[in-house]
Amino acid sequence: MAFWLFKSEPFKWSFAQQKDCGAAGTEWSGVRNYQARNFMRTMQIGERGFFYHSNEGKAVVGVVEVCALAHPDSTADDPRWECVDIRAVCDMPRPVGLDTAKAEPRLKDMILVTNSRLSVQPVREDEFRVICELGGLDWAQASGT
DNA sequence: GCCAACGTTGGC
DNA sequence: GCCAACGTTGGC
Repeated sequence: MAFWLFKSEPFKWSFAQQKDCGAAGTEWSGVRNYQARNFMRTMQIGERGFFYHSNEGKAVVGVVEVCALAHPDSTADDPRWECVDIRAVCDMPRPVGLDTAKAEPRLKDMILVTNSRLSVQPVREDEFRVICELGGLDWAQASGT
């Protein structure tokens, strides 16, 4: 079971909007970066990820779950662009800001901290646990295990 | 609003 | 296949 992080600028697509889509979820469309696409191709149904607000907010605000495997992105002209579908699982009780993550020694290798440009990224389980701890989110609820 | 980091494109 | 030019992302 792998863990992920999905970035979005909240004024383009926020976690509140994601939650409004309910259990059906939505396409994580619009990714035009090969690295990010390749990560989405490896995602499995039921895998969990963080929802991160970039630019405004700069914080992990919730947990999402992959609910459809990678398929062609309906918003792309070019079929090489694919995406998964995700649905909201729960809020982060206390959003974990980028500044907090940067200040946490256990997160010094986290891609969020080391590469600000990658919009879909893998998160190690230990990093996922630390973020949940900082955000006051129960591990069982976050991981679904 | 600026700019650094990163990716992509296209000329050679 | 190299690299300069350009575009985009996202932190500050």
